[in-house]
Amino acid sequence: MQTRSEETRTHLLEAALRRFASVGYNAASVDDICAAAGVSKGAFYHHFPSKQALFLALLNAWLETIDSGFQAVRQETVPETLRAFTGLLPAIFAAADGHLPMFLEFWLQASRDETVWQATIAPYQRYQQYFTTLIQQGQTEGSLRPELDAPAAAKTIVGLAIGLLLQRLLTDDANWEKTAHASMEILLHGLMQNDSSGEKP
Amino acid sequence: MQTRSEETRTHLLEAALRRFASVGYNAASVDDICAAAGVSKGAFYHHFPSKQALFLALLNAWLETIDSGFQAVRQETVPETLRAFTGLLPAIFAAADGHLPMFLEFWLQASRDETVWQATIAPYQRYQQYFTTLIQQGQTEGSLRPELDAPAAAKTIVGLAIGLLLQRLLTDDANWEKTAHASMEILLHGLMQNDSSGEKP
DNA sequence: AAAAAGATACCGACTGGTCGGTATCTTTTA
DNA sequence: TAAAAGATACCGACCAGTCGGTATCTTTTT
Repeated sequence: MQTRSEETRTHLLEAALRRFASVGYNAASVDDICAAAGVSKGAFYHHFPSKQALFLALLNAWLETIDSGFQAVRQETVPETLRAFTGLLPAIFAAADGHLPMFLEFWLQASRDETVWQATIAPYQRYQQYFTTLIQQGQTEGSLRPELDAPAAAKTIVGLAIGLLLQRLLTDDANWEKTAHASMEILLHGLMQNDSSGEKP
Repeated sequence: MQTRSEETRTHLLEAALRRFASVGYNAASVDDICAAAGVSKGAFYHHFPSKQALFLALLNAWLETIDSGFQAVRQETVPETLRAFTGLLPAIFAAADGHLPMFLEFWLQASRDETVWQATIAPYQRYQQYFTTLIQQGQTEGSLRPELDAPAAAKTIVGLAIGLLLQRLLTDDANWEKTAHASMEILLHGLMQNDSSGEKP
């Protein structure tokens, strides 16, 4: 059971998530968030030193869910792992559906705010490192083309993932998931050693 | 020669671009922009009905430069055209360097404002259509794999372009251009009919 | 061609309202 | 009953947009 204090904190976080997602960081005022949480402004500033601090708390929670997803997808071969990763994307972001604009908001804040930038750039580099290692592993096991520049290929994967997510933001594409899979298949075809192997059954 | 009125308008546009780029759309106040332009607030509202209208003027100017770039890259074969397109990317966005966060911010706002949405979504769909046609053309000429889903492949290309640009936003990667080329080569490898053909000399 | 009349461009003080944050007081918890 | 948590009133800064009025350029009239 949560104490009343913990409940208030949770209510504030959830309300902030909702408000940020629907109207954006700037437009969602502290009063706004407090009203949505059914809590006073005094309570807000008791739990968080600033609006930005609450924002960062949300950001970290978000990043942790992504990280934990990464742990779960390891498969037998690297191409299979990459396919599993694609299958993961909709799951991660369907759960946070409607929060996608916030993803952009984070990014934007990061590009202009030193504090947020630190919190954003670190996990980003971690993801990039993750895929670089994965690709090198695929080259070792012989499933991926050996002449690939592993860091560049990693950036390609991460870039494609981000780009697809943004497109989903812009167009309410019903079968976005299908597009994501098709894209990853094209990319895999470009990464893999020989074209006949590793195809879907 | 510009009339005084035209000069004022130009000054406002240039100053707004500078202010939006450095502090963002919301943070750049109208007073701010007027000060940077060396012009009064009255002049501002004489030339533009609102702050948003001025932004749309900037957005359209930028989109036109992209569109004109698209016209210039047509090559002999489709893979060559795609490579030329990649070579174009740095040029387009070096021109708009530092302005990217501002467009991102506006994009975000676009997703919540019906009027702005129209001005933003239209060019995006135009680009997607452009690449869909290009890919179908490549399938006809035999350079691209016939089993490709052309619209999905187009989304992949556009998505990758957007994703790479956003990555560039976060990391001030010195040889981003090289990465972009490597990415496109991987993608091309996944799109093309046979792997031996169409390689760079 | 000079004066009058009108249109366009521009100025800057002002308004009505919002916002993040603080100070102070009250209630709950342990 | 002391400390933690929450409520309320309030502050100073800021901001998009307005408005009455002035300067400058263009057209018409004489």
